[in-house]
Amino acid sequence: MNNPEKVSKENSSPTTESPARSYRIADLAKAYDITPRTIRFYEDQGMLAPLRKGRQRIFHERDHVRLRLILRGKRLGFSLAEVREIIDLYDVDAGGEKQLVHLLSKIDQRRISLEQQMKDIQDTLNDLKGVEKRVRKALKELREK
Amino acid sequence: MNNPEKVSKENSSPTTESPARSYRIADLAKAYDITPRTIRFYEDQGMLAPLRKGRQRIFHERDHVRLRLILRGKRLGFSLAEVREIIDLYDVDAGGEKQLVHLLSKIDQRRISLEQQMKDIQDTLNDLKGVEKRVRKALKELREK
DNA sequence: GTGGCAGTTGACGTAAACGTCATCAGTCGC
DNA sequence: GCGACTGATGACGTTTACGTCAACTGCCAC
Repeated sequence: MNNPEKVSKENSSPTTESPARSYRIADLAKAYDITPRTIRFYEDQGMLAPLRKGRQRIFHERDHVRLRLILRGKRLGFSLAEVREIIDLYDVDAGGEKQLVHLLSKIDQRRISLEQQMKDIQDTLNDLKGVEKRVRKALKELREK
Repeated sequence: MNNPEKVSKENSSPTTESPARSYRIADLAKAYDITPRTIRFYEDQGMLAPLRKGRQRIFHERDHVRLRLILRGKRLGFSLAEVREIIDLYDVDAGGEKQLVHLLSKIDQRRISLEQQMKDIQDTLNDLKGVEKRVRKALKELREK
């Protein structure tokens, strides 16, 4: 019985550029430096939906994509609920006209909030620049004496 | 007894451009749309240090500044611990040479993390742009039929 | 067939950032 | 002098985002 549904081992070989590679939970965990617990938690929250082989989860490329979106959202300081909202924005398919219009306004809100964040970052970077200047000056004076 | 230490009322008059205006907790709360509880909590965490008149807190301009820094940090998704770290960066005065050098590296770390966030935002904005395009296209097709 | 893993589920624990009382103190207008 | 506010101070509750067991399962090597 030559089973075509490989899950690990040979599949993790770097030479196999097979279509639809699959990954175990530990693979994802290592790849993104999070714990399996976290991944399961995200699934619980409906943010990931890996396939199953029996009870075991099998992940594919789309799970990677999702996970990267989630982690990016987290780096931006969004709650998981917000991250989910953002990810949901990507599912354009779900639409009658009313839905689509509503989606547009959601997108706009998100954009506005992101632009505010950009501004906050710029301001903070500017502040830091000023602080650094003062620090360097203090250092210089301290060394000259 | 004409008490010069006004705390509220006349002091909140828009005409008095007195030096060192003072504010009550509710003033701050309203100004930044947070609750008094939150302000007290921040004080508990050593992030604010208002003066006291008896038991009552009296806030001044520097508390405003602090609070704005805190809230900006929060908008950027930092934990209060991180916010405190950032704010502490601003206190250049506390330095022997070693401290100052260490401060510089802290500043640099912070800058790197902020730049990563910038990139994340750019990427997300780009994604949203793509999504919007698809939504508009879907809308158009839906209306033409 | 028996360790030894990797993984699963379920339950409980925890840190952060406040919210929500309950109780008490100070002050102001009348 | 007395409500009506505004504020202070605990103390406990709540939500989020996982961590940490404990008990079980499937599979693989020997």
